[in-house]
Amino acid sequence: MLRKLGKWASFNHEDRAALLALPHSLATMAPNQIIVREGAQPSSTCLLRSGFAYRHKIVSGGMRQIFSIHMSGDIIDLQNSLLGTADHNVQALTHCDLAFIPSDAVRRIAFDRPTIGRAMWYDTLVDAAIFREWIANVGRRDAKTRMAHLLCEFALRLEAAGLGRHNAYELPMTQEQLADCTGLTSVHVNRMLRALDREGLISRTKRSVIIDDWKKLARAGDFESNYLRIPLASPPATNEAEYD
Amino acid sequence: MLRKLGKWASFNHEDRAALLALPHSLATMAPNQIIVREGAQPSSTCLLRSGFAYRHKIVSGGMRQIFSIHMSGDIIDLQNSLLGTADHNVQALTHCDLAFIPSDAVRRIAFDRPTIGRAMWYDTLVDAAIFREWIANVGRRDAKTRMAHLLCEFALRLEAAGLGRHNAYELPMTQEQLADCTGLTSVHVNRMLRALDREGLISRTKRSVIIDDWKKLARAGDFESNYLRIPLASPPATNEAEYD
DNA sequence: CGAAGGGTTGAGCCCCTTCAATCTTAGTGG
DNA sequence: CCACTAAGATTGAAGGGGCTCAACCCTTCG
Repeated sequence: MLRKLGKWASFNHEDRAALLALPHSLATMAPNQIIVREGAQPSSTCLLRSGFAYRHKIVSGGMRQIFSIHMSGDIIDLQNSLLGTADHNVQALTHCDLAFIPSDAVRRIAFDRPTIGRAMWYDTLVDAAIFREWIANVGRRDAKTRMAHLLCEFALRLEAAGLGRHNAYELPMTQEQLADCTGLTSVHVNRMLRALDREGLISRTKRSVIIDDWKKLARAGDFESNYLRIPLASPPATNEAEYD
Repeated sequence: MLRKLGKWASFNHEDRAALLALPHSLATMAPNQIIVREGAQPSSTCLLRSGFAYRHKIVSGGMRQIFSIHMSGDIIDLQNSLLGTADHNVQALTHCDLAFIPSDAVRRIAFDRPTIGRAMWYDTLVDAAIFREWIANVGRRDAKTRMAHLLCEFALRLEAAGLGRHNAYELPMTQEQLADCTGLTSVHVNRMLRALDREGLISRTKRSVIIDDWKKLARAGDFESNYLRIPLASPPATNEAEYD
């Protein structure tokens, strides 16, 4: 259940036992339900067991900026719960299965078991690396490049989470939500997706994305995967050459 | 020397002793000198003792996006050094005094001394909160609002670092660098600063900024300070009402 | 079958960029 | 002390990328 952290270290039996013994309560959320509201003081940390969620903030004028998309296995809300007061919202994108773990227990296990603490810390560092990449995306790339970049990032993250292949996956997001990730309008997101489609880089059916030409899409998106810190070609030893 | 971490916890004598005993080497850097280059594998973490530094990345097309500005007391490079390979550049903004601490020693002290480890972890979480705010800034706010927001953020952070007052400080940045923070062009940054000046929100002389009307500037910048997690009105008990 | 959410498309506009010129300031060498 | 230089600030004019507004279509679901 908490195995995703294993990416950063190999846990021994005691570590695993401690993780599995963590007190928690389960919950499910419907799409669009708010998990943590800005200004709230959550006393527990939220782990996403299945489904998708996203973090966002509403700026003056009512526009929304999405900061990150989370998929099953992600610890969504370390920041808000450890720092006391939430400075942004966490919301369900799809139907979600959640586990809430008291922040105290999280803090305790992190410092009692350095291996686990280190994994959690590293996880927050990678989160920050993704934030940085999004700053660059939104700040310095044009609309088509932003979209291509986002699609590439999702591809690798979903594959790493075992939720698809890097060249074909399901993405349960509306174009308006994609717009709020990229700082564009839904209208323009539509045009850019269409353009990528027309140029043969991707194909789309409903909410599924097929990347027809990974190399070209990555180039179009100015995408280099290093910031994600995903060990390439993990279990199903895909053809590494394809990634670059 | 490492006291900034004390914001997050009160250290006992042993903690302080351990921090002061940390092995390190000192260095100075000239303005614009690169401290860590993207792709490098730094084996030590960089602490800024005086001066200013910034983190950035060059995107395809040669444009630059700045991710953060650091001031004395900041630990600049935990991420790059802990995760192995740098995914962005760290560069001196002004003349800098630096201390390099071996990453191993950092890791060790973080886990041997939970109070310190927690402080470091929290520090990275606040960094991430600032990244998120910058995503929102660049993604969903217009040019003038972005500039006002950035000026407010600098004001509070500089004051918290003891480098100025929230309504008057020195900012050693060119307009081109401000542009790379906000995803604008230097030309437009100039126009927006001028506009804020003309409207009586700020005054500028050389590199110093005077905030004539904090309330109005904060409103114009859609700025709420909570994400910075700065305990308001710390030592020189300024008039709290002024902040909001 | 009707309604609602979301995708698609077109036309016109505007914020910001681009390009380029001028001005100011600080630093340098004579 | 001053000419000379370079970096950065300032300003204007013109163009474009993305936005706004508004319509229409498609799919899903009660």
